[in-house]
Amino acid sequence: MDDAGPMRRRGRRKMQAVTMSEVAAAADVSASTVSLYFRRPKSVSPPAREAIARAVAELGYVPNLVAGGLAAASSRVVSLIVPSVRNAFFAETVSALEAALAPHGLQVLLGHTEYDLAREEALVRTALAWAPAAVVLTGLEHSPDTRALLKKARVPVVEMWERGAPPVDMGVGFDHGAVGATVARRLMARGRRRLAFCGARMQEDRRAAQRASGFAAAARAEGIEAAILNHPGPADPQAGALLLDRALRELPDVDGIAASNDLVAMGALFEAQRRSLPVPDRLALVGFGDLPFAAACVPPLTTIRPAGDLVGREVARLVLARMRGEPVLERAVDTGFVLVERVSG
Amino acid sequence: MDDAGPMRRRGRRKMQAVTMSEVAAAADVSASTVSLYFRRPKSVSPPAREAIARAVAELGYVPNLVAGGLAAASSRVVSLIVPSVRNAFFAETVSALEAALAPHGLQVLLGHTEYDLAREEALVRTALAWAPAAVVLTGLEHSPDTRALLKKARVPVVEMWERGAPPVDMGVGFDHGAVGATVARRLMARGRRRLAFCGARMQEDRRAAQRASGFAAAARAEGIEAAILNHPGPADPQAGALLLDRALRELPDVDGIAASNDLVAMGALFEAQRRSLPVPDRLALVGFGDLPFAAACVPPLTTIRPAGDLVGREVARLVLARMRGEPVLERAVDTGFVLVERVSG
DNA sequence: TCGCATCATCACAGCGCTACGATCGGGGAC
DNA sequence: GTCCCCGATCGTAGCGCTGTGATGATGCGA
Repeated sequence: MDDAGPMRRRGRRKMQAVTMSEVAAAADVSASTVSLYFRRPKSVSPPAREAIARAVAELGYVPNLVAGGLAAASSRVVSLIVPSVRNAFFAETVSALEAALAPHGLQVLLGHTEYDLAREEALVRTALAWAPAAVVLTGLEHSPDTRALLKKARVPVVEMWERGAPPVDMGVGFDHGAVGATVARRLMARGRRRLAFCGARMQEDRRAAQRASGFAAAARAEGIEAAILNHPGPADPQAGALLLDRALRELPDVDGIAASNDLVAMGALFEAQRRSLPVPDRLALVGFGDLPFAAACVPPLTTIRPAGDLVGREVARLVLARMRGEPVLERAVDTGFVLVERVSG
Repeated sequence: MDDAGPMRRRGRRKMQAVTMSEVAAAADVSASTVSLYFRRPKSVSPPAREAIARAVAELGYVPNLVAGGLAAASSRVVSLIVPSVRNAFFAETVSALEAALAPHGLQVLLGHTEYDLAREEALVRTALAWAPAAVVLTGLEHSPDTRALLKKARVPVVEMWERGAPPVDMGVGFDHGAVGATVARRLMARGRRRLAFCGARMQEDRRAAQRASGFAAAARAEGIEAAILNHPGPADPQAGALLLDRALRELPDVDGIAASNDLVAMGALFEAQRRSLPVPDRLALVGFGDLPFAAACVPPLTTIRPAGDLVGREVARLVLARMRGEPVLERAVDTGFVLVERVSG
């Protein structure tokens, strides 16, 4: 019998080839020093630093962030939850946030709610299971359980793209009601009196609904009763064409239209063109988003630019400040928006 | 002296309130059984299952995926690396992939290369530090170190959105050269003989360059020397306007144009409109992408639909098959593309 | 010369979970 | 009645790293 020892080595899959202690051995220092080298390089003496750097390069060592996250009780991940990245606004924010976080060694864990609060709750639950450095979500409306989950977890939370109600923790966004009001006043200032707001999927997209209410309220302030039209399907040019058709039937002399989105505005613009309604003379049209094609349209689209990338950068700033332990005084940052005055309205 | 024990408890931050062993205690089973309950519920007897479910609900237990990932030597994360989600094609793929993966408890860790191979390498390095269930990246071109890193790590790798060279592991995409050829043949079949390909950022966007070469090759096969024009800036409508201007100056009788992207095509379309060049009679125009506005343009844009969501779903299928240990025979899946015949070209 | 900071380095006990292998009963098969 | 197999359950040793406190080594003023 060659029963070599008292206990057989238990079979266990190894995670990786090179570990920190192997690097330590190669560099002739302890594992703690290697760990320190990665976390606070300045606390390691230059000779040791050099030896470790050499060993890392030679062995091709890649630190295991999963183990690190477990030991440190917090992982270098920021969980980002948006309705959908197919929406250009959120794509811009995701991109800007990732770009701002990457230099600090933070990764983005992405989830899509598709405007479903139950799905959001499930996403928050799994997000928290990663012990993330921060959780970033869209909007201020969440299920009660989601709020409870977020409050219980002692993690920085940023709610973005909306402003109004107090955030769970921090907020970055702008006032969608003010956007609607700005558009209404723009149209009225140009002499429009028969106003309509054409939105898509407003039963789900609460921010679009806020723009609609802000629009109607500003109109009412000048004694105008604006129509609000909603298309239940996706916010695309087809919806815009359909909505213009409806607007023209319900309000034949409509002369000013706000669209919930540039794609919708574009659809309305083309539909007007097909019907030979001159834009902006007969019908003024204002969009939302300032998407890449807005300036190129004929006529160029007047629209609202929401600074989606600024939202991403501000979120990153707050998250990083919190991680560094700096006090964050501003509970809610207003990123504002700009009325881009072009020709259509 | 109330030195209670021989060794003081070392100060250490706890990661979470409720752990698996607390659930086990509450359900009156061992921690192993609770773990089994989450991983293979059917292997746990119904009474135990019920007791555990109750304890989980009562305590509000959320499993710690970081600890799980460390113990299992693999985390339930798929690392996804794309040039940019601001690009609608990739946004669609990211969205479809996330949707297909989420029901299986897999999260998406997102990174943007911005078309930079060095940045891609850094992203792959951090991605691997998460011991991901799979790594998904864009295109077949990578730095030698990136390829080495991916090969050494025993992880499923999927390269997407391109087809041609053999993939590191698995591939999902379509032939961009064939796209270019299809567009060229379409234009020639409609009697066009003066052809140009208008692309943007082709020094970086290798797939756009492949479409251009395929276009030129198919034209040459019929004795036509197509012009290839490149705009170094981003692929937006402004680039399209600029490129049409250049095309008209370099090739005054140009009658057929392929654009590297629907946004570029749209810019060219509007520019043609401004110059009163009838589309498609004087100038036929074909885009790429079938973005939401393509059908709404006036005239509706003939374009290529690349099935970005199918790419995402197929990637998910391969990743899941690999994780289940099923043999994946197809090294490279062709998702194809469709010529959407509308009016512009 | 001694005492006391200061700095670099180290040892080690976990972080919470999974996977292996062992244990324990309760049926069939013979 | 005995044996064996199989399903359910459990005990335990890590997974690779970090953070704390301890240990030397060094410098400096008194």
